[in-house]
Amino acid sequence: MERKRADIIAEELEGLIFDGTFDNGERLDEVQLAEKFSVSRTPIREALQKLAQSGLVEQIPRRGVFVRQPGPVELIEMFEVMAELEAVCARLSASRISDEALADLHEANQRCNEAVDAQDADLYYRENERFHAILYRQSGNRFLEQECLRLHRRLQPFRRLQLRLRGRMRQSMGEHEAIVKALEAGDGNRASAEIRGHVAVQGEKFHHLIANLKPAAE
Amino acid sequence: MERKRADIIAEELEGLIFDGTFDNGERLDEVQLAEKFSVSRTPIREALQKLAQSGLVEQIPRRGVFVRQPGPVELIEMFEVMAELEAVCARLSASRISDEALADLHEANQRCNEAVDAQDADLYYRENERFHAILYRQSGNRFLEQECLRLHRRLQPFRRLQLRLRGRMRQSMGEHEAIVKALEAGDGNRASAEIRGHVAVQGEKFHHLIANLKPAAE
DNA sequence: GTCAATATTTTTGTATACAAGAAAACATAC
DNA sequence: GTATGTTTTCTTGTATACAAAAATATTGAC
Repeated sequence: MERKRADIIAEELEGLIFDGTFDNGERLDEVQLAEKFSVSRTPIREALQKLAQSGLVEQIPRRGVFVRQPGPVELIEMFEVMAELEAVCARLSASRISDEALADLHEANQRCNEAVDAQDADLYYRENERFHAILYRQSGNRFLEQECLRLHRRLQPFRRLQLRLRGRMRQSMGEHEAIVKALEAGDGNRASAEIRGHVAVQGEKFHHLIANLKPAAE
Repeated sequence: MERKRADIIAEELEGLIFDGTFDNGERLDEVQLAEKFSVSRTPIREALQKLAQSGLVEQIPRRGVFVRQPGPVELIEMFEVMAELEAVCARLSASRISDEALADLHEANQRCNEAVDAQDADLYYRENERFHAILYRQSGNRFLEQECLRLHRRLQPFRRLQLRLRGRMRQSMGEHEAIVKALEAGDGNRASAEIRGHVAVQGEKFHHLIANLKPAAE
């Protein structure tokens, strides 16, 4: 499955927006980017449209595209929606989840623990993602799964930032355990509540993080 | 806010896919479409990419784009997610909803009733949409609101089809009433449950509809 | 010097031209 | 007749060229 340049560029640009290379509100110049990537404007435009669709940039007709970093309010909102979607996953999972999936969840958690011990943020991050992905899949609703993955992906950089907080990884682990326990007990409502808290707290933490750390804001 | 041709074409194509002009799995030929719309391939490609992003067509690299009508299973799944999202809206609304918004909901319902009496499906449809839009807005979460509107829009043609069922409009009205009552009582859980049923039933009805009626599709 | 109107430049949107990969057609071997 | 390998055609992806709109600069009036 060969991908086209435009797709690769879209990913690259996504990364550049996430890591803050492009400031909020900054205009992305097509010809500049074309030079930068040594391609013509065509694949650049394709990539930009893709980013516009996923909400990372705003495209104003005949004016250009501008990076659009979500503000604190929107971030909280997004985490809230993420929390609710995952809560739905948990509730749906509770009755249908397989023993195998439960074992996978345990395993992911196990590796998360090891990552915390080893201070390996990358590993933690990967296994945490796996944990959540399993949950999405176990909802039994493929469409829901897709939507969850989409939003999860979008929140990725912010979650990552937030994980740097002292002790957050350890705390997060405990929450995971509680979720799995509830699922094992087949208690959808409890699992749902646990995960809602688990995700929503991330938004709040992030909020505090930037509130304290960011005197200069837009 | 002048729009570009590509956006207009995207909308047109969307309509053509919805109304079944293009069969499922059919390949959309760029040059054919370019001729049909009397433009070059460039805006056509833009439009197709947009459709691909919203899931109406599947784009296979170097092969082309193919219309991708959701099957019965996926439709049910989508309605289930819609139901859950709206349930979240209702729950969040319950505590924060304004009297004004409640009045608007009543008004929309009133007009829905009139539409049912007048057998005016279009009017019913419009007011029904307004009812749901108010709910989304009253969640107080703009991101959630956007996501709801997006999915609502995507399900639009199927909902419409389903409304043709005998007595469904009338029944739907009653469900709306129950939702508003729960909101007035500030009972988020009840409102949530009511609307979850209200939306989810649409998916099921649709399922039955096509299951019984499907030998000849339109 | 400020403001407004016009001219210039820049930038987006669209058309066309070209390149490369995939599908189809054809030919040859068995 | 079928299967395989080659050639041709067709289609997508990218580059370039052009058109139109917006931004910027320039000129002139006051």
